[in-house]
Amino acid sequence: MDEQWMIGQTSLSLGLNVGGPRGAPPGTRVLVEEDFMSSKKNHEVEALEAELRRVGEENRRLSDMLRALVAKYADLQGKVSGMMAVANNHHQSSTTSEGGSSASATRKRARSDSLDTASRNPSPPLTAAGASGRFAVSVTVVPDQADCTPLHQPCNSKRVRADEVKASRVSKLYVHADPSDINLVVKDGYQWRKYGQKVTKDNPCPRAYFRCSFAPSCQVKKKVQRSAEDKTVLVATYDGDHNHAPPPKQQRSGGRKSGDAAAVRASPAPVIVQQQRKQEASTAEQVADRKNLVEQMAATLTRDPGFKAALVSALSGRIPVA
DNA sequence: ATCGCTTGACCGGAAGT
DNA sequence: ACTTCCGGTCAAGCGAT
Repeated sequence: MDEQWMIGQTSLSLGLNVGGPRGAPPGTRVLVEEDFMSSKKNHEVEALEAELRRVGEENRRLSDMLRALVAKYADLQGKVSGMMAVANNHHQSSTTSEGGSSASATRKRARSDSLDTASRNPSPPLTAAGASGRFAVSVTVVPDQADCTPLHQPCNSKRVRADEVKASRVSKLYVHADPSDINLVVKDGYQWRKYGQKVTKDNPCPRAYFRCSFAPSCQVKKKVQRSAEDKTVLVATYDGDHNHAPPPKQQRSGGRKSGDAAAVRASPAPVIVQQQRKQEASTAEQVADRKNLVEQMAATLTRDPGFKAALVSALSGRIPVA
């Protein structure tokens, strides 16, 4: 996050018009008795000065809070980057032997293979590239909690045990989206091809099924569905690990309605190029890329007017009204 | 012509009896 | 063991480019 940006934002001044003219606009002529004015002026100036001091104090306190918030964020960001680097190194070492399986290969075997790979290879949490106008939070599902969400079956039965195995490589992404937006598109920086849609039992909103279309050998799938409780929230459930680096940024910003697929068509990445990229991409670059994603998330958050409004209201709730 | 999306059909696993 | 239910996937048809 850009600390300077946050500190320097005039919109964070909470709209307080400190020391500004009150009542009559400047230049307005007021015809009143001079004595009355002078005595009243003194009181008014004192009151204004007191208020100015109070507001200034308040402003300083808020700035301190903001600085503390930014510091904590930077600290967390550092930790996240470190964890991602470690997880990514692990990921790289365990996926090098994975070859491209043909689409017609028996699904059962592919599933068991990928499950086996996953058990050896706990996936790093997927993070969202900040799509403008949206903010997202990424959550890696812990096995114990994986099936206690509205999107899953109740927490009993054999299915839970099966899911516990799966959950080790399942992560969730919660994306705030306009309820009027019927597209179940979560822009996470990767390219997806939709292969199915289904209305599930526990949620009237349809669930869309996507698979990664950037690399033919990539087995990652994702399900996107509106939250049953909050229609403004899209829940993306990722299944598996990408065996390739995220597409370049210029490809991520597709122009069409379905930007993910459009990006594929606009500049399809040849397999050779992908392999070269995989070999050449140093760990440092990948860490930097993930760091960028985190920064984009944060930037999206701070630029979101709704978030700002919520922050302001939350802060102002702690300020005693004069 | 090519590609992705839509949607009904199908499959397979889990639950119920 | 059989039936039912349901999530996940396939694939034909269609529209967009």
